[in-house]
Amino acid sequence: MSSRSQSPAVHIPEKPSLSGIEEKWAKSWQESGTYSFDRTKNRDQIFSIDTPPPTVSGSLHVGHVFSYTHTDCIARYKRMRGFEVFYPMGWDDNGLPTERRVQNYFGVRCDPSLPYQVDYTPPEKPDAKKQEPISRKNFVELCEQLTIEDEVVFEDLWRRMGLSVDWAQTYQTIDQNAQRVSQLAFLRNLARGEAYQSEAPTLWDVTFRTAVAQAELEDREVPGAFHRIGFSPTSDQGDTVFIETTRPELLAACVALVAHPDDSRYQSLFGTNVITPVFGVEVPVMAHTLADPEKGSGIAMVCTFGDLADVTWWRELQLPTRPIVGWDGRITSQTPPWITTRAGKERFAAIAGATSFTAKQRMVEVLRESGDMVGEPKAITHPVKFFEKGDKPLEIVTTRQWYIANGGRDPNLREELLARGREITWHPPHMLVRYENWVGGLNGDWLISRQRFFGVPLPIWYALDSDGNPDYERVLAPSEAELPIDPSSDVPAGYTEDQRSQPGGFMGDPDVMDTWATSSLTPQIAGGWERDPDLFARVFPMDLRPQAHEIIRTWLFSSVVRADLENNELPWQHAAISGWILDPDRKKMSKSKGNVVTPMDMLDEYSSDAVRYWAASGRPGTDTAFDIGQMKIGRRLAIKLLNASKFALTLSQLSSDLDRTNITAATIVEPVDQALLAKLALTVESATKAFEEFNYAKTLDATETFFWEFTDDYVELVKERAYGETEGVNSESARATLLITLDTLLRLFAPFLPFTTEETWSWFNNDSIHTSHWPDSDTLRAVAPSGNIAALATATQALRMIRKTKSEAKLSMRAVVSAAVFTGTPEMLKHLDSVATDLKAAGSIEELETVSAPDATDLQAEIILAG
RNA sequence: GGGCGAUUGGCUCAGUGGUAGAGCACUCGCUUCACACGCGAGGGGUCACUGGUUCGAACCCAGUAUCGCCCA
Repeated sequence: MSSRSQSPAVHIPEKPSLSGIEEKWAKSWQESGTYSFDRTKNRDQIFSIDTPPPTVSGSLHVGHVFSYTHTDCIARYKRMRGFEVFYPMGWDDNGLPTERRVQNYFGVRCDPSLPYQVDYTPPEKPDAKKQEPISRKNFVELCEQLTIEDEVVFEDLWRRMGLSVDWAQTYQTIDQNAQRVSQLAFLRNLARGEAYQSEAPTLWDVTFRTAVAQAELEDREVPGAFHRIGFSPTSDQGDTVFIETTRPELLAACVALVAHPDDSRYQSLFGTNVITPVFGVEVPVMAHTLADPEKGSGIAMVCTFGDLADVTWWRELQLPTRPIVGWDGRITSQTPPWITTRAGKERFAAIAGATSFTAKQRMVEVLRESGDMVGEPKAITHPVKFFEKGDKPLEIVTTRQWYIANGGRDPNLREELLARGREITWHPPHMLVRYENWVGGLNGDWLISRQRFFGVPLPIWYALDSDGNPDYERVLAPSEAELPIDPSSDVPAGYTEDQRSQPGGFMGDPDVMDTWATSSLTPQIAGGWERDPDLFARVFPMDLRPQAHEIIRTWLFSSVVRADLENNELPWQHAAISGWILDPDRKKMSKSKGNVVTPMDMLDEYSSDAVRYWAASGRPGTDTAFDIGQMKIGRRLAIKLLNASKFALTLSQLSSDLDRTNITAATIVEPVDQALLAKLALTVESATKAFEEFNYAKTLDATETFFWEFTDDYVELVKERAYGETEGVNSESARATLLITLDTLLRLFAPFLPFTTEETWSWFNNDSIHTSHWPDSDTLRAVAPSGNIAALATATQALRMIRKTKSEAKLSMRAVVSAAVFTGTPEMLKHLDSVATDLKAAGSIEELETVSAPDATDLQAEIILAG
């Protein structure tokens, strides 16, 4: 059975227990390097995993335990299949969540205009309302300090859960290597023309004061109101034109009215001008198919910029820009030059400097007074664009930003990326549709500039002209060898520090990159791209990307984009998409609902293996209920496995020379033993097939089903025989079967219950079960070549009949059966005869008879209880 | 509004063309020498609904309803 040449001593504890095994084995694995990656292996011997780096500033939740367990089960399976598993862990500490956490935790905020303070200490009692302003460098230092603390919490949990990660292979998305990779990839994009800067309308979060990418948007239904406002004709002949708008505060930014070209109501107006109320600005009435005749009055006010439709109209109808909303979300304090009437100027003063919320209220008052608004605002709810992490509606402002091509503007690239999506093996397959919907719906390239502080700086300077203004056409890029750089402290080649911000000098790009611009490169960061070519060749492209479905549009897609542009291939072959954790009410678990359970408490209460059992029961990609009941079952299974192991191993030791190395077909002489091994072979086959498809849940189910049948039926049947005289061949057959089955079952369970299986494995092995080989059915068939599972099924059926009779008589299972007469087909009776001795012992049967009935469909029994 | 997924016993879920399954919960029993963190037995479902294909449908097709998610 086994390749080991010498059997280790067997030590079986008197009272097996789960307590303490997690600390014991986590320590042992660390010390023995059980999961350390051997980089001498070749690409085809390696299974590499692009593990999601958790956001360390976020809280630990059950979802982490759930999805990371899935990946770990696959990693452990692949390791047992002989692959060298590259399973690094990253920490996502880059970006906004960390910034916000640092602000709250330390009570500080970043003010880039401040100088660096050496030995800065944050306030002793952080006050969220009075955050202390500090320099960018101080702020970043606090970010780094806090993320290191956060990482420890995550690592503790991962180790406690038994993730088989190589803890020597960790990275941070903000560390020097990640910065270098991000900047290097960006410079290559720039050199190939895939990265470019553009002055364009940009979705803008006024709270965070940063640009937001399409992938970070979400629509939210919010209350609003249609305000019916009249526009006057330019001459006395025309009629007043009424529009209905939800954003009257943008009236001063109006550049046109637009209606559908087929709308009969407005045919005569197309090509004419009207005059805006209050501000008296002349604007054209134009036709465009995007105007919805059903919405409001069917004619819309086009502003700079109220929503994305305004941007489309502005672009396609070549309208002027009249921006009145600044980057702080407030109406500009200067009266715009296009407002020329005295009355218009006076009324603009009423909204100047106000937030858009206040400006709307004031504008409504003004319109009401002037009589330009008809009736009262009509309340509606409508979808408004928000930054997914923000809580104020996005504004659209015109800014200069950096973009990376992602197919949003180039149909050829889009097709290429769609084709890439189809090359991925998706688990489950329908997740491809999410990808295709997203890529097909892109309406622009990937905006990567972020006006934030804690992130990877854009590695770019700009030359300043003789007036000291940046010349954005003259981009100064570092050489690849200089990376990583921070343009706010590093100096471009050919310049000196004292030329910073001086006429004729240079300035650094003040922005950092979108966090996805770094996270999209995790295969390259972890794999040693352009740092360790030897490693990179062994692990890239990777085999597996496990992740959640809500970030298919961000993490998965952006990773495909980067690998396509840079490496001209997929970043990995398989994408395993995990489902959500739902609470018992079928709602998504979330912190705001207060229904989140602390993972560590859960592990303490039920044990890691029990919680892993629950997690592994959730099929790939399927939303799974948070179910304490499943954890209790997992715990019961683990304990049962300990006890069953003790039993099987103890009995096998009754034969002094019995060993896995010397069991052959000649050892397994009893048909019921052969049948069990035949069934075990089938179980191994279906378990293996399911794992090959990454369906760990099915593997677990097949294994567990066999395990319960093994303990409930087979073990009960052969107990007496296995206890029998020490050297008898029939006893030997049972003991050998118990030993082989135990050995196989433990290995089948090992990916799911790593602690319990390692514990029991250690009773009779010197090495780790996690570096042993996954069972194969050929070996099992070799020792039981004529095994017929029907023999076991018939024996089980007979045993159940005996039990049922005793149970219905409310007797102990030890109650004596004076006679049992079984009637069945010759085939059934043959099996029954072969197991008669076991059955008599297990059922305490004194007389066992069989009656042949060739036409029988079922086994029948007449059971007579003694007494 | 478009797309995807789900709907099987009280609960959580398996089951992709051939007489409805598991675990939990429930009921009734059992101190059986691996396990009372245990063991045995039992009751309980017209597989969301309506049509269709088929000798035969939980399963395939069409539609409806409800729930969830993604996108607009």
